[in-house]
Amino acid sequence: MEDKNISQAVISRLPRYLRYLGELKDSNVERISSQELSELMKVTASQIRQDFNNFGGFGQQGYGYKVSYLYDEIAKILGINKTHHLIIVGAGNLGQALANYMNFERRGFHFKGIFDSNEALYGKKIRDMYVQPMNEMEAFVKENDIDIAVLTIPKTGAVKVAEQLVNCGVKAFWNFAHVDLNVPDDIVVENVHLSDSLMRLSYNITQSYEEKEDK
Amino acid sequence: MEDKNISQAVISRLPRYLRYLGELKDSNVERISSQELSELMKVTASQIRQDFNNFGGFGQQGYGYKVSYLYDEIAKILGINKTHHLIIVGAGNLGQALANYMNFERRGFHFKGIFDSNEALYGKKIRDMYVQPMNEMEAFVKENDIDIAVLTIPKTGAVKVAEQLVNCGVKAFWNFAHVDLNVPDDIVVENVHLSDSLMRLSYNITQSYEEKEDK
DNA sequence: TAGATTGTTAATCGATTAACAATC
DNA sequence: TAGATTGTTAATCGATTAACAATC
Repeated sequence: MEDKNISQAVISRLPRYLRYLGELKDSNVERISSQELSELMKVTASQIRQDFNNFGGFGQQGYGYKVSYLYDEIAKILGINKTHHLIIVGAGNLGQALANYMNFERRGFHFKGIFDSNEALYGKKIRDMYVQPMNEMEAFVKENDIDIAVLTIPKTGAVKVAEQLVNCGVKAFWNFAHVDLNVPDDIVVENVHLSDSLMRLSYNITQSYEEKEDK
Repeated sequence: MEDKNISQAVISRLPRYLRYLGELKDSNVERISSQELSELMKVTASQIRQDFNNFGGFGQQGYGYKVSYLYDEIAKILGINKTHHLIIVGAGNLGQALANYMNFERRGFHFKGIFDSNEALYGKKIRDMYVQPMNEMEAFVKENDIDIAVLTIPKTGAVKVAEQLVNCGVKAFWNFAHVDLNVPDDIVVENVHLSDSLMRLSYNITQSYEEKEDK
């Protein structure tokens, strides 16, 4: 697993591999060849073998890959066994939905607290957690060794809050705010820009309609 | 705008351009050069010019780009002016959050209805809409010319529901279900796999910790 | 052993960056 | 006109696919 510089393109495909392998495991499939997996996932077998070989050989010539072993290895690469402490900043619709809907714990993310600047929400129970005021966030983050913050606040405050959190020791952001965070290079940021996604959808619909008209 | 085959890499960057141009417009910046924009957005000026030129020339030699014109053109390319009729399928946490949180109307997406199979939710008011039972969905889609469905249902039902909706005339999916839809090639699917995103975050954190240990 | 399939090298394809001529 | 900056061609880089030798 001495992986140096794996491209983000490869990383982005790993969760999908994991999903398919999980399903195969559930269906009690023991072994699979890159050829079979490629037909299932609609990617080339070549790509599959290249991707896996970025991390060392998980297969066996003449046999293929053992599903459960491959699954475990990819899970390990993705760091799913590691434990992280996470807070949600912003207890609006989206923050609440993520708290309830994402199964954080299953992936080693321990949900430790949720914060909002809106007084009306203070003390509101979300999952088994009470919404706390923003001015208690700094102390909480330091005390509880929080390393990840989920940002579900409006873009106006997001950049500043992120800087504040970095100063308290937060190492990574799952950023739903529609803005680019301004954080040091060693801080990890995974952006989920839903409106960007919606615009891509919009573009592709427009395209597909125009193509039809052309005919 | 006679664009043939623009790569998805380019398309994915357009919403970000639009965001920055919107901010520049709000700050009353009239013109900008690819050089200035590149410094602001931390991408190469070359890429910016290449990206824009996929759609024809929006700039002027010796001057740069007129912010408001460029903004409008990109908005047009993304099809933001077009009108679409949209339903949300799945009125759980995520479905409700999207209904309340996404400003669908601002991007030409008219939110027309929300459906769920859970009886307990029938009639519940979300935004200005009442949750309807799934068995009324087909008729509703046909009657109201729905062309987009947002899928916020568990993955178990998603594939079947998508097929059903395609048969009723739905042309595009914004898919939050953690599964690959099985739909014809001319149907547009934009996936938002939140748990994949969380795994990428997990991987990158693990990597960044390991790098530090190496030193 | 023979057949199958990986791991890996080589070839191709596409996307990004650099360079510069066109032109406002 | 001279200077600036685009639009576009050419060079480079990286990612994907193809091919095949290694080996189970």
